[in-house]
Amino acid sequence: MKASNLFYPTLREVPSEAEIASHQLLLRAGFIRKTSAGVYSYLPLAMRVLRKIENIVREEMERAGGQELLMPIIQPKELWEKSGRWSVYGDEMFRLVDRHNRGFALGPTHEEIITTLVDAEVHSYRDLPLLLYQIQNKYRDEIRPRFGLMRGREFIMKDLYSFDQDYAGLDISYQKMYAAYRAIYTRMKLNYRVVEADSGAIGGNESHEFMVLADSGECTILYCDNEICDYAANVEKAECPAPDEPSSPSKMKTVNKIYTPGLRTIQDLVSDLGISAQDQVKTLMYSVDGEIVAVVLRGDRDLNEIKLKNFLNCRELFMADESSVRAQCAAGFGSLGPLGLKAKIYADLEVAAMRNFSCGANEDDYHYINVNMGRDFVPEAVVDLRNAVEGDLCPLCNGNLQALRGIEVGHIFKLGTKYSDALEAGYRTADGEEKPMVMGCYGIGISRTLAAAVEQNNDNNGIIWPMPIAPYHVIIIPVNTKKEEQMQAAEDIYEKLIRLGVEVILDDRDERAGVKFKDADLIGIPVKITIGPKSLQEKQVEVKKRWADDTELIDIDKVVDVICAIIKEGMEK
RNA sequence: CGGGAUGUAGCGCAGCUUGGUAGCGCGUCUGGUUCGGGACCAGAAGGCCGCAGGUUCAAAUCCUGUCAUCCCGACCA
Repeated sequence: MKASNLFYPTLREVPSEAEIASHQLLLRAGFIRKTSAGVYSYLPLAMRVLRKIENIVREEMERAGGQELLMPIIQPKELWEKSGRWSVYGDEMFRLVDRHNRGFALGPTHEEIITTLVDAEVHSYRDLPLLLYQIQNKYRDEIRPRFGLMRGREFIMKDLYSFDQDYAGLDISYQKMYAAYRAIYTRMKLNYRVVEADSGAIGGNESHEFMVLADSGECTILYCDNEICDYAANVEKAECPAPDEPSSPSKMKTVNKIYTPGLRTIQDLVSDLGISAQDQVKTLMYSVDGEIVAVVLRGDRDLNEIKLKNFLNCRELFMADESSVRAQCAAGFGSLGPLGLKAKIYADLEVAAMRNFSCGANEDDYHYINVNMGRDFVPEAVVDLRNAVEGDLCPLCNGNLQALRGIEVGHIFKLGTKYSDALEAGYRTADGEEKPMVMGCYGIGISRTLAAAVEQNNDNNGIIWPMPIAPYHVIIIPVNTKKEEQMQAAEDIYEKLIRLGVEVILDDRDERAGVKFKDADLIGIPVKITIGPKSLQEKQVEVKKRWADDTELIDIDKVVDVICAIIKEGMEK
């Protein structure tokens, strides 16, 4: 491709709307343009990267036994009513009506469609397992689109669905996908981690997320620092083992009510009374399917709402507002405590191990000190409810947890029979029995992966594409296009590389060298060949790898071999 | 949806406090000189000051509403 013909409108300045590196660079380097919040056009360079990511994904899906198909984006309302998700999915679904006033949704995901399709066509155990996938736009009316391609309302996703006879079969399909996902991110040369994840509302009992590591990532990952332990989990999932009982179980002191005017927060008690947060208990009131319940945690901990929701197995859960709290006990937010509460109390494991702690007295401007669980109040249940934090004990070994930030680029779930039950997708077993298919679903955010790759591979000058997903492998820059011998040498190398199947840009624009160097760095082409007057006299050209500091002088008749070797090396390992 | 911020030329911004002919840099176009890390000179084009009301002799500027975008929170590929 000649740069003079390539549509890549680069920007010298950082667009004011972009905050993080990948968003800024993709805009500046002419890869994407915004149409509206969370909706983007992909320009030619981005398209090439997307195709490369997709092809790696395709190869690994096919290798694992997947077959590609393409399902509709426009999906009828009835299908979603049947699965029960028309109402559950809520505002996140783009909805529309046709001229006959029939309801539709723009597909946020495809469980309904694929399950219906497979149910209609697959009837026998002989046809299972079946692994079907597609690569397609998805539509989710996100509460908050963010960071360019990172969280769009329209985005490209690969989704594969597995259908098996039983859970043993699902385990095999799941393992295949797990391995395929590892292969995909390894091939793309991204620094990633697999973590245990919560399967959430989608159902099922096992789930893993694939996280590309980046400081700007929206997810917190906790992993064990013990080398022989491979525990890693999303913060929402990470378990907090029960702490040891206090070594001297005696010494429960007498409860004492103290006057604490104006002290409302954990921090207030720390600074005014010198009671450390670890010696306080905080009480949070939640509305759970309409019922008010209390949750108690150590003062310095954060509640993990997902753990609470999973434990209570409820449909709806949100923090109670102050008026409904006051209806429960004669106090507001700053003075809540577990003593004498009518509401059910759920205590975090850690609270059981605390002695003589402080908490609100359920009376405005009063707190209790020397409170002990069991003696002074009895919770409905004692369970793991808090967010794990860095430094916590590993749930599997005696290591400690470390924290990292990550971008979720893939997520795999065991669905079980949630959708095959709802949509009545069954098959006949060898014994003639009718059974529901056991399903799994496996997603990869293709467009998000592109952004994550940039987030992880850039410097002050621009993007540094990993070779396997670079839009082009090589860019040739004749320093001065008006000098015939430079252009001749450039064209010559260009032709040779093209004949060898190398993806190469020849920057034939009549621009100053500096402009071309800046653009080449910005768009992140892995290898740059510079053809200048001095080296050309010696029958040499300069070769520079985008990620390296040094420039090599290469004999002009060897340059093609050198380039091919660099590309080969970049594709492997 | 709650909190915060911003909308002025393709991009980045100033002007708004104290109302009075809309500016700067980059980019674009023309001509010339340059030519190894975002050149220089000369000239030119380009604006419903987000939109709608209001106040005023007069509004980019003051007031009200509205829309859009971005950031922080409940989420997720």
